[in-house]
Amino acid sequence: MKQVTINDVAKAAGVSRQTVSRAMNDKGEISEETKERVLTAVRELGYRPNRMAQSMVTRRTGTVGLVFSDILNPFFPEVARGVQDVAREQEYNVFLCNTDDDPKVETQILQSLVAQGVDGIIILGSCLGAKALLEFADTYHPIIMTNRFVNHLNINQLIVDNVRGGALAAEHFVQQGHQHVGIITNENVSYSRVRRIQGFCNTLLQYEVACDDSVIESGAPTLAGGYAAAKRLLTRQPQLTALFAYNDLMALGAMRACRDMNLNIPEQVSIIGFDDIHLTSIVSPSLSSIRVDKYMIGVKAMTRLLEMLARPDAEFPWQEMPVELVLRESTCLVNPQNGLKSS
Amino acid sequence: MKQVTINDVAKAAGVSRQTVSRAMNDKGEISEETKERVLTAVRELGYRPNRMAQSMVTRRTGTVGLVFSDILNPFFPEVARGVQDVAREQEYNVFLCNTDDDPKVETQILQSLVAQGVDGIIILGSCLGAKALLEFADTYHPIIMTNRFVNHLNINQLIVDNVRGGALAAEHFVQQGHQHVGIITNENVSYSRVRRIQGFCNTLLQYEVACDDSVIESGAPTLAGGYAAAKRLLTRQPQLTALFAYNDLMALGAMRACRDMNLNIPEQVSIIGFDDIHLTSIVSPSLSSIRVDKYMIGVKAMTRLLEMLARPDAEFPWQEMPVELVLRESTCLVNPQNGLKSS
DNA sequence: TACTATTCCGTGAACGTTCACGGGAACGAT
DNA sequence: ATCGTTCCCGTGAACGTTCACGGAATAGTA
Repeated sequence: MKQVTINDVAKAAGVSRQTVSRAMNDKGEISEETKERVLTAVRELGYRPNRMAQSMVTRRTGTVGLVFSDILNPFFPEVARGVQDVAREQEYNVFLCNTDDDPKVETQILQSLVAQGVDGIIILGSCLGAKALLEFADTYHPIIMTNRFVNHLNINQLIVDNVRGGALAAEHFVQQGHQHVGIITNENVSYSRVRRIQGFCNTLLQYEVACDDSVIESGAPTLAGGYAAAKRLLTRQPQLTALFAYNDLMALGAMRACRDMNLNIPEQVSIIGFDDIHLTSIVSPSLSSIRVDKYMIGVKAMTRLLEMLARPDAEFPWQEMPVELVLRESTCLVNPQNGLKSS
Repeated sequence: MKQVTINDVAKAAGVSRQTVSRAMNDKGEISEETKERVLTAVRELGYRPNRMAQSMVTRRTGTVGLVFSDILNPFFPEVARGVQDVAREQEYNVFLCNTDDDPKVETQILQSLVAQGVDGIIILGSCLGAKALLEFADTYHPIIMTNRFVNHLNINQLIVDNVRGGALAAEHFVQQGHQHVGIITNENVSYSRVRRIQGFCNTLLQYEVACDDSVIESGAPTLAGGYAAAKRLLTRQPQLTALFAYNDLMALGAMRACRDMNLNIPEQVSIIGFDDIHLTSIVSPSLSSIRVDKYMIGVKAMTRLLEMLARPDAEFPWQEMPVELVLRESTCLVNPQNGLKSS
């Protein structure tokens, strides 16, 4: 139960602490022979260096923090998986933290992670204001942030091409003949919310399809939130034949709302989601969505974090993640009869 | 950027290190007056104690490790959420680790967590052998383990009532008149696999319904695994009218296999899954399943871990998690016509 | 031989905190 | 005045590791 320390190994191998340290981190200045001897002793005693003691002097803990709103949204586990796979390869451990989209909680979590001594922090869609983020970035380095433009040397950005995602959805609706389209979106005004709507609406207007606040309804970015928002919107604007949702969970909620309102998908209402989580292809009808490579987001974020750790003074360009439209069963050509819901 | 240390606070407040420490951890032996003065200095300097330094002497890091096979299985995020909510309340941080059901990876992860200095470890469904687990438990304390009976003082068990889960599924099938039922299960021979099948088969036999190896097919505990296993089983044994799956993911895979084989659910094949993840109520037809309160598993595991931490020498009884059958659209009375698949 | 360079290894200090101990001041009781 | 308590606070040591330095031994060169 007693911990095996570096001194125990030193004694066993008949050398000093420092030599054991040299053998473990092979930083030169040691002969092959003694190195072998030391490593044998290490194996025999089952010695593993105490990370806290190492951290005290190296200022590195071998840990990072991954912060997001809620692990129950399947989007995040996929990203987390990418982060963790890269992390494990480099012997890094990852703290996962839920903020529930609450700025107070997020602040507290960030403080806690800093005190914990994490080497870096990845924030997937912060809900903090720009001021708070800049303030935090002033005291901490490095930070990776997705879907947020905060100009700070200590922050590296990873941006999903939200505008194009919205545009792709709009284009498809227009091509399918839809003239009355609505939007179900996140009640929290985030960067990605703004950009997705922007891409969607601008494209619609380009094709001379109306798009204003009257066809937008907000709710929590969850199944329940999507359900409620869709119900409100479709009740208020029964002429709509197509819906663009902020994310897949909201889209799935909207699908259920349609079912409860006896609206067939896709014949009466076409729906496109965002993220393309696994669920989209499981449900029936399957959900068309804007795909973004979530695993790759995690991989890129963690990789970049390690790069920043390796070269603290270097500047890195922000990265963009491409999107693509994946068509499934939840969208189809508008049907004039059903489009008017005359049935 | 430079860290604020306890000495800075001491100097600012005109007291010694120890007094600052006393003020922060309010361990008595300090007057209200000086305490106030110190805490003011703490706020002004924005001091937060360095966890690593604390850990060096207190032997507590305020971190725990949560180990499971794969975060992409929605079962685990729900448990993780429970663990994290309890953890955050006590200012604990949680490491999440995927083992991919690979014993080598799990061993490596456990070692890494120990070196990291985590105060305790929660393992959700270990894939290690009893010998390896006992060996590990000899060197570490405390450990919470789900769905695994390993008798060791350092390990506390949290067992899902797998037998009853299997029995509930079997009873329902029998009551609905099914005479030919099959099992889709995990290829890894885990405790929960064995117990679920045991409960299921024993109950069937009790009602004089056949249940042997010929109606069991194995695969990875995933959508794809369930799909492949179901396809093999239903091809080999076309007379089956009901399937019991190891978990919901496999059940969903089986549902898709049925669709591809032009078998209607539930008219031609009834299906019951296990875990009752969120997905079950989203898909269509919705999936009947054996519900287990995943969030509560997380809460109980973390709570018990904290108890063990608080009283290292106490012995705690193992806990059992109840299950219940949730009926949805994927099961129905057997239909003699369709049961024979004469259609 | 004598000097320099190279190779290898050990010693004290430091990282920031808490623990165990000791001690001074104030107070009351004898 | 003396002693014993109680209350409050400070000092040295320790946790386990790495860093900066120094030094001994060996090899190489003039």
